[in-house]
Amino acid sequence: MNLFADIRSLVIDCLDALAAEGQLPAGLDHANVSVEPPRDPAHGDMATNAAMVLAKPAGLKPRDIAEALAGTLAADPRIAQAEVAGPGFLNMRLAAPVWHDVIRAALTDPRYGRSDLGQGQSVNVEYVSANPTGPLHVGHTRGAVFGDALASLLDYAGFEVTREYYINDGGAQVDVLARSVYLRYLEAHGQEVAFEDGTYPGDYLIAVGEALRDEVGDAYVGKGEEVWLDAVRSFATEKMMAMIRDDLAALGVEMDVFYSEKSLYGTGRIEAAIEDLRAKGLIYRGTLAPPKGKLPEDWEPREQTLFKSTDYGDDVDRPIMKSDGGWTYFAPDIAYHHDKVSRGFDALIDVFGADHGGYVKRMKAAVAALSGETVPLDVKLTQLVKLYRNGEPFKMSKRAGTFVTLRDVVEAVGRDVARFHMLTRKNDAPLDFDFDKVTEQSKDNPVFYVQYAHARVHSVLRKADVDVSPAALAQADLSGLAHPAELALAAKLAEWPRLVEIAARTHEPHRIAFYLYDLASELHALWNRGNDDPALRFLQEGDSAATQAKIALIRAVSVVISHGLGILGVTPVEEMR
RNA sequence: GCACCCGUAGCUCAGCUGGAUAGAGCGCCGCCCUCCGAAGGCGGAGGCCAUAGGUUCGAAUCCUAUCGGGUGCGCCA
Repeated sequence: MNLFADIRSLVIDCLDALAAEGQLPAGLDHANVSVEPPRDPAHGDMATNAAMVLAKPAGLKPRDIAEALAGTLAADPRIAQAEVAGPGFLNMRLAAPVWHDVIRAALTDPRYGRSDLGQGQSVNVEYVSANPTGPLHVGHTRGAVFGDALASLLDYAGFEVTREYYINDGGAQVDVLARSVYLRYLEAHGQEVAFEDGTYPGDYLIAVGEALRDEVGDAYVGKGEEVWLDAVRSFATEKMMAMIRDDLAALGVEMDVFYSEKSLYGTGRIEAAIEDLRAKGLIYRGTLAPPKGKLPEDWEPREQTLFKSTDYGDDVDRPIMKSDGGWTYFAPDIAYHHDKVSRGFDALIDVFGADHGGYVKRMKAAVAALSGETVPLDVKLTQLVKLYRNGEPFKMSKRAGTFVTLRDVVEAVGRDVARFHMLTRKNDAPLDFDFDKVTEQSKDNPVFYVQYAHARVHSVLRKADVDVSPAALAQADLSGLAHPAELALAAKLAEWPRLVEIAARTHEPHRIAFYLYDLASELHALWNRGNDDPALRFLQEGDSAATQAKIALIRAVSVVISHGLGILGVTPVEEMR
C-alpha cells in the first residue's frame, strides 16, 4: 500500500472523468501531476498541483479546474474534504479510516514500504574496492556503509542487487606490497631490514611475513625477485583480502562478488574490451594538447593510444596505453566495466571516494560506449570523514599513531552507531565523526534517538495486558483513533513507501535515516502529550479496546522503524542499556 | 586555466520530478515528571537560501555569469 500513489491514481481517475464529461480537453498529459504532503499541516493531508499543471494545456483557469476536480474527488469516501487554495492548489483532508488502513498495512503486510520501482531490474553496486595493500580506514568505512545501505535500499525498492568489490590486485602497488612483505619475511628469519621509500612499513605486515616464513621456510631468503615476486604477491594479496573481508564482516558488510583486476590480465579480456571500442572507431593514436594554465615541468608532446571519451561527454580523450606498451590503469577499468555490461546488468553504480571525482566522466563515457548507451552508470562520491575526539579534531597519521582503521571504529563505537552515523549526512557532504559524541545516549545523538523510540514502544508492549501481536492489533477496532495527534503519526507512516521510492530513485540512503529521525520525533512528541492529556496515553486503564487501538498505532511505528533500520544495517533494539 | 562537488539561522546540516508563510539539531531564553522509560517533550528569539541576471502561473531547487571553499587535471592505481 502506498497512499500517495493511491490518491494520485484517484486524482488521475477524476481528471479522466472530467475529460469524459467534456469539462476538460481529452488526452491531457498527466505526467507532471503530483500528490504530496503539504509543508504546512494546516493545508490538509495531501495537496495536488493538477489544476496548475493542466491550466495551460487545457486553456482554462487553474482555479476553475481545481473547483471541478474538488467536486469529483469529494465523491470518494477516502476524501473528507477537498478545497481550493492559493494559486490553484487542491488541498485534501482524508477520512480517518484511511489512516487506520495505513496502520493495518504496516502491521500485517510484510511488504509495506517495499516498492516495485525496480521491477526486478538488475543493478550492480560496486563499493569499497580498496587496494589490497593494507587495512580499511575510516574513509573506506563511509564508502562501505553508504554502498551497503544503497544496495539494501535498492533491493527494498524492487531491484535485483549485486554487491561487488573490485580488487585492485593488478597494478604496481601490489608489487610494492610483495616487496614489503618480503622484508617482513626476512625479518621473521632474524634479519635486520630497512624500509625504504616505496615500501609499506605498516606493522600489520609483520604477521604476514611470519606466515610466509611458516609456509615456505627459508626458500626465498637471499633470492632475487624473479624467484619470489609472483608467489609473494599472491600470498600477500590473499592475506590482505582475508583481513579486509574480516573488517567488512565486522561492519556487517557482505559482498556477493569479489572481482579481481589481475584476472583481466593475460586472459585477453582487456584486449577484447579495447577491441570492442576500436570496432566502434573510438580508439586512435594521437597527441593530447597540454593542459591550460601551469604546465607540468616535464611536459612534452607525446603520441599515445587514446580512447575517444569526448564523444561521450568527457573533457579530453584518455590514454589507455603507456609508452612502454603496458596498459594504463584505465584500460583494466574499461575491461572491468565491459564485463559488468556483458553480465547483463540493467544499471551500474560505482561508489568512489571524492578524490576520484576526476574519473567520473571517463568511466561514464566508457560505459556509454561499451553498452551503446543502454546501461546507465551512476557514480556516487563519498566525501571526507573528519575525526574528532572530545570535540577536538585530529588528523589521521600513521606516524602519530592516529591512523584510524575501520576496525578501530567498529570496536570503539559498535557497528550500529558507526553505520547510522555515517548516514546522517548526504554522501557528497563532509561528515564529522566524534568518537565521544556518537556514543552519547541523549537526544543530541540521532542513532540513540531513533533506537530509543523503538525501545520505548517495546517497553509499552511489555507492560500492556492486551494481545499485542500484529495480527491481533490489525483486527482491533481502530475507530477510536481519531485525535489529530494520533492521525498525524499515522500520516507519517503513510509517507514511508513514498520516501523509499524517492530515496531509491535518487540513490540517497541518507533520506531513510532522516525520515526515521522524524518518525521517532513524532512518536516522542505524542508520548509526551500523554503527560498533559491522559486520553492520549497508550495504556488506557480498564479499556482494552482503546488500549489495543493505540498500541496498534505505535507498534506500526516500531515496525516501520525496524524496516528502516534494517535497510541501514542497524539493529532495532527493544531495550536500551 | 579547465572540470566536478559545495555555498541555506551564530554553529552543524536537511529540503521531494520546481509548489503555498524555507525546516531540524546544537547553542541562547522560558516552561513540563502524583503519568506507559524526562535517555523525553513544549514554547520563544534567530534567514536577502553567496551575488546578479534569466526561464514561468510559481525558483533554495532549472539556466547563465560572478564571488568564495573543496577535489581532481597526459605513461600513479
